[in-house]
Amino acid sequence: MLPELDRALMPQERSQVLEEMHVRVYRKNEQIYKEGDSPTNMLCLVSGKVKIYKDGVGGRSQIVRVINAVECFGYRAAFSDENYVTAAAAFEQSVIARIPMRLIFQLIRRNPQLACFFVRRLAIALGRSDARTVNLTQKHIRGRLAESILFLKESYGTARDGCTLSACLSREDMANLSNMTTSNAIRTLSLFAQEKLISIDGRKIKILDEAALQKISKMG
Amino acid sequence: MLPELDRALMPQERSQVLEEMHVRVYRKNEQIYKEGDSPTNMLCLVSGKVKIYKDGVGGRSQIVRVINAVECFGYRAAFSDENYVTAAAAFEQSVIARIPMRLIFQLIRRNPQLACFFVRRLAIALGRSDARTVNLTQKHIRGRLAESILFLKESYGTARDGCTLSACLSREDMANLSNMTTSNAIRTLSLFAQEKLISIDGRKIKILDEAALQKISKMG
DNA sequence: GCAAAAAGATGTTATTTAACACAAAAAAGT
DNA sequence: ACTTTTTTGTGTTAAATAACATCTTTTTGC
Repeated sequence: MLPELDRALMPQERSQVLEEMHVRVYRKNEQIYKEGDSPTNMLCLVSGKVKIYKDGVGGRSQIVRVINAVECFGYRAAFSDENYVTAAAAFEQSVIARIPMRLIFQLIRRNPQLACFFVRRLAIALGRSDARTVNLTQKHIRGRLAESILFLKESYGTARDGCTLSACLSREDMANLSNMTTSNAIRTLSLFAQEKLISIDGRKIKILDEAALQKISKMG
Repeated sequence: MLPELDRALMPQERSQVLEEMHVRVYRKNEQIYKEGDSPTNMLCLVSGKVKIYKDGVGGRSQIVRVINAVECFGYRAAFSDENYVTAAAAFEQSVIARIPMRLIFQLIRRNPQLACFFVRRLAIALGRSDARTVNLTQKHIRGRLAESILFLKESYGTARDGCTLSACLSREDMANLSNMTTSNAIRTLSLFAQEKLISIDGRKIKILDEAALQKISKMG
């Protein structure tokens, strides 16, 4: 059920986790936690898609990370002994398991493999976050949007055709992922479609010329 | 010598670390590692000040993190099994110890406390990185620069007077910390000085009105 | 101590992007 | 089915910031 985490657990630990775990379905757009909440549970996305975001200046929101099944999230704040500094919400209907952080702390103290699991996850997330900081600050609108499209392909994959993104975000979410206004996300997506880099059917985005998108993303 | 790390080590482990540790002095502005290097050693800043940065589009560089003594760094990439995606350089003359990651990996497998040390450090860094992403993307120039000044105070502290920053960065570094051009960093610092928020003496920055800076930083 | 190089300062222009306004289309609720 | 609300699309204007040019000051290397 949680393959990656599972591998780090002893059979007895696993049953402890299963015993204390609670599963719940979240509706599309439903908030999972918000800034300031106390991180008493670690979350594990069993199915669906989730965004981690931060509300910034003037109601503008920035998506800092996206979660794909099956992946754990919502544990960072607990490990640094803070309340959440981000919020999480479901892009689409999602099934989420909650495991008390209390239990995680207890297990981690005895099981270095489990600790290493978190070290690795955090190290990967930090590397991505740093890369993201630079991409969002230094690239121009077209570069940022191109990157977001490629990012969604990498994070959530595509339909069987290999080029239609599995993730169907609103224009607003596309904007919040790419650090731009909704108007500019709409406009630039239209431009990309005009230039035959992508095709758009409502929220469905199909990548037509990945090489060109990559070039735009790289150049800024 | 490395108090935070030390606490997590058994006496025997400590002597192992000391045995395999090498210390070296870096000159001001000297590069410690660069993007693409293999992270074979963890680094520990014994004294001095270090910046972690990323080279972005068109030669522009972004400082993503700063290191103060005594603090470990340069281990993230090793934990996520990548080469460095950032570079590190000394703001000023710095004494740095290197400890083979091979040894760290070995110790961590047996010592959950050491693993927890890294979990905590990474969790803190990730939270800051996410916050930084939003601050750098959503705030205006004045907000970003005000924040950087406060960030330097928090990271490196002040002289005995309580308001002159210990860190003396070039205008270019101030710009790279604040995501703006050098010209704009210079200009905005002058404006802040004119407004009596700070006073400037070469690279020495003295905070005169912290409350106002905080307000500017918050408002964007 | 002097030449060369680097860093700092300041004004001007051009570009990028946000903000705003409004219309059309789609989705949701009743 | 019909109203209301939300989302999407497009054009216009205003604001923020980068780019550039030039000059001064400071630092560095010899």
